[in-house]
Amino acid sequence: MSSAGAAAAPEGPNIGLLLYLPYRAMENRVFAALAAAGFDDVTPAQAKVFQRIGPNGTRLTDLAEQAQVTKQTAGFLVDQLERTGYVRRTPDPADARARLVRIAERGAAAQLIAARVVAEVEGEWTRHLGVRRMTQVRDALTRLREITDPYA
Amino acid sequence: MSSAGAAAAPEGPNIGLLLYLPYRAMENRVFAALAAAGFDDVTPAQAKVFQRIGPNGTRLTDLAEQAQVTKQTAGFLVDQLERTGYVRRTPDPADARARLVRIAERGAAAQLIAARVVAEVEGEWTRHLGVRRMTQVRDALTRLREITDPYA
DNA sequence: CGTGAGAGGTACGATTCTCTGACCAGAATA
DNA sequence: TATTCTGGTCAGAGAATCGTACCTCTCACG
Repeated sequence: MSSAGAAAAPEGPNIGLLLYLPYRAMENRVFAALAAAGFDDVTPAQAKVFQRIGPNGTRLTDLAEQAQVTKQTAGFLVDQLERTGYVRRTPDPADARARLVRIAERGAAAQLIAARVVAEVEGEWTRHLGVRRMTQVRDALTRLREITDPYA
Repeated sequence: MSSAGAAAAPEGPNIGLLLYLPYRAMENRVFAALAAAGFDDVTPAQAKVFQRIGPNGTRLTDLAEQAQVTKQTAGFLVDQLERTGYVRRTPDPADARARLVRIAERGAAAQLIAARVVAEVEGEWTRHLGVRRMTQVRDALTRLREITDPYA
């Protein structure tokens, strides 16, 4: 292997694609399971925002930033999630201008299903790669987050 | 921690998110570089299709399938890529109904820029993780492709 | 205090992306 | 050759996203 500087050997497919494919596979599985469980009205766009809601609620602006969409888009999606009962908006006690988006009952139920499927798929991957390799991937990706996730 | 399918420990954040974050970071970098180099008229949706064009051209139907969009959507995006000079449609000698979508000069130029940035970012990641870890990730992801990419 | 700059959100309109349904032409097969 | 399948397009509708503009509330500072 040559030096790491900028002369990384471009062997094999694009690392971006290699990351994307399993990500997409996971997403597909989760959506399929959600739909099968009756949560068939969530869209990928909504999920992108929903996923970022913290346990104590998150402000719209923060959701927008983390999901990399505009405030308007985030607002649009939260509106839908609210109408379909997945989230709730509550006043932010710390700032009268702001409101906290929180996960509602239905949202929590969906989240549970999703978590189960994620664990299941992760199990499949672990069986395919072996525990050792799987752990390595998780560790490496966690570290990579330090330089790829501005909100880590 | 309760068992789940194969008793995978769900510690840390969702593996899906861990895959997604670096993927998105890479994508952002590539688009920024392309825009800076004058290729500011490519959209993410177009790229999703463009990326799947093989060296000898690829049929619309295949592009659609791999990008997981309908034929109509793929056609719509290829139309745009064609208008902006990134691709070309040529008759498929093997089937008079079909046409092969091929990368045109401008597309190849953009691809070159993209490849450079990918290598650059990969270099940064390697510096952060170390060569050993980076290799492990690449290997593991390549293997994972076997069970997550139906077109591998 | 009062005031101005900035932050959290919403409203409106325009694009872009995507899908469904209907359809046509060439290929494959009985 | 009649039937069916495959590659692809057309038309219309719905979803997602953005840019611009605007309102309200907060906070730092004089």
